[in-house]
Amino acid sequence: MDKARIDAFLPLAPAKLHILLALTGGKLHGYGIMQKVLRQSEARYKLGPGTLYDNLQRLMKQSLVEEGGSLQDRDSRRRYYRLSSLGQGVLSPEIARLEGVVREARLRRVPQQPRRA
Amino acid sequence: MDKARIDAFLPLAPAKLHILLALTGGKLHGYGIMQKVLRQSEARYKLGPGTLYDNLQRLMKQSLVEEGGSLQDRDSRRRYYRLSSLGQGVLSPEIARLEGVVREARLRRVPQQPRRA
DNA sequence: TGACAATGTGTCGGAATCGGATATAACGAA
DNA sequence: TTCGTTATATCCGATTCCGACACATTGTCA
Repeated sequence: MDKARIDAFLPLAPAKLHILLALTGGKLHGYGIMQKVLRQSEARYKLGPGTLYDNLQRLMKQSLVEEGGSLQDRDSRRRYYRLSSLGQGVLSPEIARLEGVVREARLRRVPQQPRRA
Repeated sequence: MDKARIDAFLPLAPAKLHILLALTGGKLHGYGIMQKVLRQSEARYKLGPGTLYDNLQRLMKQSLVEEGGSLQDRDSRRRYYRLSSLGQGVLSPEIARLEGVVREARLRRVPQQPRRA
């Protein structure tokens, strides 16, 4: 339970959050992450290639993400990434933090927006 | 319903989000905002003076925040700020967006963190 | 009184982050 | 073989963040 180590990463920059979240479903390659973030956020958060690959490098260096063997892939260009256990450990309190923000906003009666289809 | 106008501000940078959220409770001066953000986030988000005053200037320029008359204040140094209706209009979909992120994370079974006291 | 902590606004400059344009190449289908 | 999509990657300017510092006012208390 290395709380101090984890706390040093918080709060997560938005791009990092979305990348880690996309990877909770299993390993993905960069381009796949880009698409998944778009779908998961219902197109409300767009991740361009610059932000994506910059962040992947940093996330690797910080050991929040690991390279996941490509494993006989039909497309030789792809590089796969997966969430490390440290990444999991960081994502979790960050989500809790955001829940706090949302809860606070609701307490403050910030007008509800209808959910989109 | 100036959706396009509002969308141009989204997503909100984290510091802006917290400042606007702090102002939903009524007008506050800069230092008060700093303290309120700290309390509202249970010390998980810290806003330093650099970030604060930078953002206040930008938020004013963008008309998300307005100067709120100081109104016989015991302390002459204070400058008060309040949320504009545009600011309200921007905060609302941003909160909805974050709810989406949290919901997605829960779907993905990102481990629950116990709430702090 | 005089000192000192807390309050309060603000600037500065470097670091981190973001985001679009661009480059390059492999893949798939027509 | 040509074209659109998939895919990785870099570059670079713009934005955002953040702590250090400066400076003034207010409140407290010995």
